[in-house]
Amino acid sequence: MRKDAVQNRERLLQAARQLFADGGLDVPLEEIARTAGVSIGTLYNRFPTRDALVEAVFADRVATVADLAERALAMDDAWDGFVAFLTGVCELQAADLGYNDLAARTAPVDGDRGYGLMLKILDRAQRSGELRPDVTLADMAFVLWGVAATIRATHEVVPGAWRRHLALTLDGLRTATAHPLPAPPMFTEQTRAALRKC
Amino acid sequence: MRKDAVQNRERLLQAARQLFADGGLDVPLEEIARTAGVSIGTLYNRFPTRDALVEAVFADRVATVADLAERALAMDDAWDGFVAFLTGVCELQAADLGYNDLAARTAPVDGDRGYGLMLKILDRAQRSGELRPDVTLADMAFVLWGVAATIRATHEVVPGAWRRHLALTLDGLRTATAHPLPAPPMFTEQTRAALRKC
DNA sequence: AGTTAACTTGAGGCATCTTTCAACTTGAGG
DNA sequence: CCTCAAGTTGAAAGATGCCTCAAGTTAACT
Repeated sequence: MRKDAVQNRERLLQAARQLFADGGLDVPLEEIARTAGVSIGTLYNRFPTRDALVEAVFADRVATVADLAERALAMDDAWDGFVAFLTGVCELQAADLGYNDLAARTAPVDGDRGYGLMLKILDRAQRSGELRPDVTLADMAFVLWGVAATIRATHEVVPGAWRRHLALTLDGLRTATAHPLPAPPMFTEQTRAALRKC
Repeated sequence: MRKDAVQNRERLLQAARQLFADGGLDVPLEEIARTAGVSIGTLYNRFPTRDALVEAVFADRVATVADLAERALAMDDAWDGFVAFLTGVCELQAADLGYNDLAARTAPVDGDRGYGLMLKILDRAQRSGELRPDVTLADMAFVLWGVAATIRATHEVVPGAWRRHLALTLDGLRTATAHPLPAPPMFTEQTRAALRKC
């Protein structure tokens, strides 16, 4: 790749990173190109679809989440680790509206490195007795989707409101309060299908 | 109003009710007019803005929710009443994607009849000792926003999934599990402002 | 039956965003 | 310095949805 092409690609990524973070995933592509000081045609050259651009912008997040997961597993207390992990992911969401949108269309059911780690976090917390035994990884989607909705509504007005939402949600995941659940957990395939609808 | 105008209005409401329910609040107005067998101009005659149409379509919901609230208050057990109320509202959301969208842009902070009733439901459940004392009416927005997000993602694939989400959330609202919350509740004005952003 | 105000119509203008592509420019190897 | 493949450009076409208004139609009253 020619060096000017590399530079333009980098500028586009930088502009997209900024605009996604501030305005969510639906920012007009023209605006991204303009901010990058590049024509819309160049944007299409480098990233044939919006998804390609989104993927490139948030590529590092996969590793970030995996790191969060590993750090959570390294914590002494299983429940604390579980809480730290979810809090960390939500902090990523709160810090970047684009990633928040992405999280609302993603679930902890992917096949990547994070998946296995998350299972471990969950399993360890359940074995410790603090996390209720009847929740599954698929239920974490409820947590993230819910907090994503709160972040989207409140980020400008009450920046920290989501922490309260998350805290309430976490209390619902503790064994101490557990009451029988009215519906079975979602199958992985169902969760995946649900996301395809967004 | 001329009788044909009345009829057209009715047809428009009926079409809108159906299309909102199936496709959410963002259905094109042209499609609504077409479904009603009426021109787009007539739609604009009767409902100058989209909001006017939405308001007309869902006008009855205010009373429905108030009824739900009254029935909840009539229940013997305060906690059961609280649960029945929230479940009822979520059922309305699940049955109508339009109302689900509306709920995501609405909060139990309005000045209408329902407001006082909801306060009573909450207060009674807290006095009974089952509902944790540190939650406020504003926190109910988290519940409804969260469930709305789950409904939107899963309604086609796993129709009842939201009940599980709600059940987990409700367990987080019980006194038995209550842990200190990390952020103060939202002020009414903050909640209102948050909704203006949607 | 005539009159008229109320009502309806739908093409067209506007706005926004996406996507393509033929013409032009430029980096880099020889 | 020459060449040309790689890269850039931005106008233009396309898609979608909102909204208006001049012209035509009709209910309803006398």
